[in-house]
Amino acid sequence: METTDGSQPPTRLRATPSWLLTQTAAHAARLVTEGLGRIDARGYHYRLLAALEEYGPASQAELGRRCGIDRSDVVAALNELAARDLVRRSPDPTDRRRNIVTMTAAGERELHRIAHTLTRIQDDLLAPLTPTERDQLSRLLTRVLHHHSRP
Amino acid sequence: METTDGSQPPTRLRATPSWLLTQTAAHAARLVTEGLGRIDARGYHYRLLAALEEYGPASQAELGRRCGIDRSDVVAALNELAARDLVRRSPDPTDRRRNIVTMTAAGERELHRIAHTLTRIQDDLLAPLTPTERDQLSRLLTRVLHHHSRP
DNA sequence: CGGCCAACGTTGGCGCGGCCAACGTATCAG
DNA sequence: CTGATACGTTGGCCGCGCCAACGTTGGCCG
Repeated sequence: METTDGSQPPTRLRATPSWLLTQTAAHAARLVTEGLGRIDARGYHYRLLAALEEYGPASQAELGRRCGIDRSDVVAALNELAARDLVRRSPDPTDRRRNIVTMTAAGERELHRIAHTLTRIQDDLLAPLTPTERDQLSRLLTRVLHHHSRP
Repeated sequence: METTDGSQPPTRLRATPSWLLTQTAAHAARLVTEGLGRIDARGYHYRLLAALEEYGPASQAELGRRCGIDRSDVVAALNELAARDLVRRSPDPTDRRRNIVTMTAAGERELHRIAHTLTRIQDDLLAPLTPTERDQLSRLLTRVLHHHSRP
C-alpha cells in the first residue's frame, strides 16, 4: 500500500483560525529569517533599528517596550548591533541606570538594506493575493492585534 | 523626561504584513498554549489526534506528513500521548519498520475536550471581528498557506 | 540472487522568538 | 532614611520548526 501521499492536513486543523494563523506565520518567519540570514541580519535587528529611526535615541528598556521585545533579549540584540557599529551605547548623564542607544550612519544604511530585503519578501509571501486583498488582510490582522495588545 | 509610554510599535513594523502575521500568531499561540496547558495538552497532541480521527490508524511518518510535524517531534509527542493511553503503538505486521498508531477511546475523548477548549480560544482570539470578517481572514490565510505549501 | 538505495523510528542537537527570575546598581517618593 | 521601583545584565525555560545521524527493514534492479 503505497502512501499515495494525498497528504492534506486534517479538516479540524484547516478549520481552526489559530492554526491557519500560526502556520502562515511560520512560513512567513521562515522566509524572513532566510532572507535576513542571507544579509546577516535578523528580526530583532530590524525592529530595534526601526524604532531608533522613528523615535530617535532611547534607553534599552524603552526600545524593548516599543518593539515588544523583552529587556533581556534587547541586550543580546544590541550587543550584536553594537559589535558592528550599527548602534552605540552611551551612559545617560541624567540617569545613570540607563544606556542611551543611538543609531549610527551605518545603522541607518543597514536599516534601509534590511527594509529593502523585507519588501521583496512581502511580495513573495503575499504573492497569491491582489493588492486589495493584501490590504484587507493587513487591516484584519491589525485589528486583531490591536485588540490583544492593550493592557 | 518621563517616558509617557506612548509606546506604539514603529510605523515600519505596523506596515509590514509579515510582522502583523507573526505578531498576531504569537498572540494566538500564547492563548492556545495557555488554554491547552490548563488541560495538560499542547498543539502537537491536537494535531496528531485530529489526523488519527480523520484518517484512521497510520504510521508515525505518515502522521508527521499529514500534520506538518517533523518525524523526530512526532516521536516525542506520541510518547506523551501513549503515556496517557490516548494512543497506542503496535508494530506493523506487513512492514516491520513501521509502527501503526491507533487512537484509543480515551484519545477520542481527549480530542473532543481539546477541540472544545480550542473553539473557545478562537472566539477570544477573533473577538473584534464579525463572523463575515473571520471568514474573510480564514480564506485569505488559507490561500497564502496553500500557495506556500505545495512542494 | 546480491547489492544498493530509500524509508522508518529514534536520539540529539540547533535556532528563533517569547518569556521569567534573579542580581546589583541607581533613582525617586514617602 | 527607607522602601519601592526602574534599569541593564545574566542565565535559563518552553514551543515549534528543522536537520543530521544511526541501526533496522524493505523494495528494486542489475
